[in-house]
Amino acid sequence: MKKQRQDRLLKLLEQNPLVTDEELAGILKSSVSTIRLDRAVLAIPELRERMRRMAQKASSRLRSLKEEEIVGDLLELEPNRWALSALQTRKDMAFRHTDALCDHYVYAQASSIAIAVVEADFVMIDSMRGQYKQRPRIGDVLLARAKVGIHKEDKYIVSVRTRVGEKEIFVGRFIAAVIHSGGSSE
Amino acid sequence: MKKQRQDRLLKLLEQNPLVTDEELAGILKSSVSTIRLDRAVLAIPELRERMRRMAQKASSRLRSLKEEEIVGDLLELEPNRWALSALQTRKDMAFRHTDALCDHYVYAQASSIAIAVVEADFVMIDSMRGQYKQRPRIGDVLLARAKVGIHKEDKYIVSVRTRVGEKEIFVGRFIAAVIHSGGSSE
DNA sequence: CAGTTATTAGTATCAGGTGCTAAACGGAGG
DNA sequence: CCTCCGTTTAGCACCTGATACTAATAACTG
Repeated sequence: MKKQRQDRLLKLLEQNPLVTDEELAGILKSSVSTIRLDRAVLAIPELRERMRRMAQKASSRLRSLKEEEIVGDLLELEPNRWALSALQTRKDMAFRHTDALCDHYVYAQASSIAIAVVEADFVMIDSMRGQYKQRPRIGDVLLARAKVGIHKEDKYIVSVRTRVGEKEIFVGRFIAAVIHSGGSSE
Repeated sequence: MKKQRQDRLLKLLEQNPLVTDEELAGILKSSVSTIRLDRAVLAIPELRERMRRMAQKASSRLRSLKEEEIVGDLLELEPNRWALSALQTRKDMAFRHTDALCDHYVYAQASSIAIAVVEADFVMIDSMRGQYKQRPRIGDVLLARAKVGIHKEDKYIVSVRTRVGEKEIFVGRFIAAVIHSGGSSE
């Protein structure tokens, strides 16, 4: 049947966009013409166009994947006082194949903002404790707010609360340490 | 001069690998033939090959980011008792441009193994506390060992210790909850 | 059975190349 | 001056993974 084939086509290309029409024809046991026709109907661009787009995305976005998307966008920051960050969750952050978010993304956002809120070049987390309240769903935008509490010498206590709308997701407390680069590292 | 042109060629392609020979010829004010010759000498692959590589890197990295590389490989597992996982750290896991590992990778591995060690389909972290001991370096292989402690009903206490060789990196304690899929999710 | 839709084959064409050959340029040495 | 040699360029045949189009065939539907 036509629809089944087109569904399979979509799934195949989602899994691996770098397949030629010929290969697809082989997998779906139909002719190259049919594949092309299906692609035209489904508005799927040709292999080269798909490659081009991925490559472009890669060059522009892979760089930012490091310290933006995983970690959230810093919305507001008042150093050594408080900060606010937003994390748009995506389907690839899901726990297995559910629509529940992996807890380590919540943690990553929280820990990152805890580090960001402390005004120093090199800050690392010493220890933490936290509690997950309600489970965020894929697609939710996580808003994390960090507040700096008391600090002694180079240790700062930072509280982080993460919400989705009115829903409380995570509450945690981090001890962030300022590392003075006297010794190693660049 | 020949060398200057080839240097410029390399720089141009580093900045933007998605340029055709024709465009390069225009920029460098020489013929397409010359560009091809230079590329051959410098062992620079053609546009399509460059695109293909970037796209592959993008897709392989995006896919593996999910539940393999971030989270480590499960080496041994005795359900509801203990488990061992290894995480090979890469330069893109670094904190800014240093050779220190971001703490959330350590956390992700620890939390993942804590979830994996509990024998149930759907397990999530309820709360955690932990302490980072020494800082791992990029390239280190993190070995995380999880031990299941006491459990009441659906809550399991899981201790995780992460090491690099003899060096202790992280010690933590997670409370993992088994979620009975009565209600939502697949 | 005809009529319609779905599938396939086949041809010409395109972009962005490779690989090869041949020609033109351009400066140094005899 | 010409000759030699490295450099640059032009031209052509060919490749892949497509597009666009036509025509033929297969498969159902009433």
